[in-house]
Amino acid sequence: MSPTDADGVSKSQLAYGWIRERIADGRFSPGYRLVLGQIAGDLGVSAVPVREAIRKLEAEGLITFERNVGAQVAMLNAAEYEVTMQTLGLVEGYATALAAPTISVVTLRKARAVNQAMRENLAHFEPASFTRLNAEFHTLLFETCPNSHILDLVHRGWTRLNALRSSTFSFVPGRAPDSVAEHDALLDLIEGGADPLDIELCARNHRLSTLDAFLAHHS
Amino acid sequence: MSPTDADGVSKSQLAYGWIRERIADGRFSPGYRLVLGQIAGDLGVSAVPVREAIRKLEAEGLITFERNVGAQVAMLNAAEYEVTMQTLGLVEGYATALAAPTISVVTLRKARAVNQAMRENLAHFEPASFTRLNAEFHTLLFETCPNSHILDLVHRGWTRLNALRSSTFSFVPGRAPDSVAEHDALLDLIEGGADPLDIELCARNHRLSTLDAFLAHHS
DNA sequence: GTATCACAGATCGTATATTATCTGTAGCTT
DNA sequence: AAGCTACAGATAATATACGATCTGTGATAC
Repeated sequence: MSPTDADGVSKSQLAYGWIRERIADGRFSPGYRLVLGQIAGDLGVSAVPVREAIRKLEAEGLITFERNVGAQVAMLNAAEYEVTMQTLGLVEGYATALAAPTISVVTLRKARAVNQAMRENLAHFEPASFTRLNAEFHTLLFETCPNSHILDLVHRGWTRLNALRSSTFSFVPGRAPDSVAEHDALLDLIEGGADPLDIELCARNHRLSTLDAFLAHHS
Repeated sequence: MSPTDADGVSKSQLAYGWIRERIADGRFSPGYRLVLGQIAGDLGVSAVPVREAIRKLEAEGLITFERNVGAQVAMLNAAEYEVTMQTLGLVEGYATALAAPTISVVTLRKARAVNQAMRENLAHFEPASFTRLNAEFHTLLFETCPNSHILDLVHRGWTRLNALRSSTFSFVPGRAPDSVAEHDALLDLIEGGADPLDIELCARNHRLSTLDAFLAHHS
């Protein structure tokens, strides 16, 4: 067989995407044990590319790996949730501030609409769609950030949170309305051409508030 | 041969450290082409672990990789230098602010001594020792940062800068004295128990000023 | 009954061999 | 002379094979 599939994607990348997808949608839930040979068999490739994919996922923090033992999908305990949220608050806040001056009117209007949808969701709260809208909202705000490194760090943080948080870390009762209100405040700052530092801190505190709510709820 | 050396280090890790060391000390300078088989031969191992090491270094941004072509030590052009410095300013500033409340009197005194040595170096400027002292100074300040993710990002930024900056990006004339003065200001803030945000912005701006000096010098 | 040891199965780690792809060069065509 | 094609060498990508290490189980000694 050829070392590439029809799309010119290497088998390492194929395996990487295959595993990542399964972690993201929950088919491989936190703690699930990834066995090299088994995955290789399911994918119809040998162990070497799978091994490489696992190493890459390890570097991203999506899986943990122990020598001569194997890999398993990482689990996000409270302490790791805290450092992840803190880090994401830092980079996301900065990314939002850097992107703010270049954000278009259309994007801003779209963000307002998304936040309005989140507000309407509050009446009959649906976690899944609320989470999806929330991701869409923030992505709109920081996606034009000109610093590719920071943007990459933001994406990694989001992936880690979305893929690995179990039901334990999902939602704190009563936090959602505050979150929606904070979104409006953030949009006002951006629209008003506020000081980048104010925008950064607003976006950062928005996430840190979610973290605080979680810590207060679980103590 | 056994799959581990005497210290229980896998050959992937061995190759990783071997290559990384050579990039760090300049034996493999930016643009140097890394040939799998050649490195494997020099190390006395097969190509598979070397390949893995290269992939890990790629994830860290120390080397670039092109499918079916190979790897070479990354080159830091002006644009990449800018985003790297900006990102490092962000995470290093935050790390310093988070570490500030837990910093010991001994460490603070040591940092003052290091900065004094830097000041004395200014008379007969020696780039190599100045750079070393500068790294020591900042490491003292952020090393107790409790957020491991952020600390890791700081280390990656430093590695990338130290390993990949060619002579082009080394020093801007006249910047060093300002840098030393800014160090004192930062120490004063930390010692005085200032607001963490002030410490963060002081440390961040310290690095951004170096970036600005570079950009102004090369325009 | 508990602890220790030996063994077998499972799984990872690496070496070797094979295949696919790229790059550059020489020769041919126009 | 310029551009295209075919080929050869180099190199990466993967498969396969083998060896090393871990984990759990069951037997044995106390």
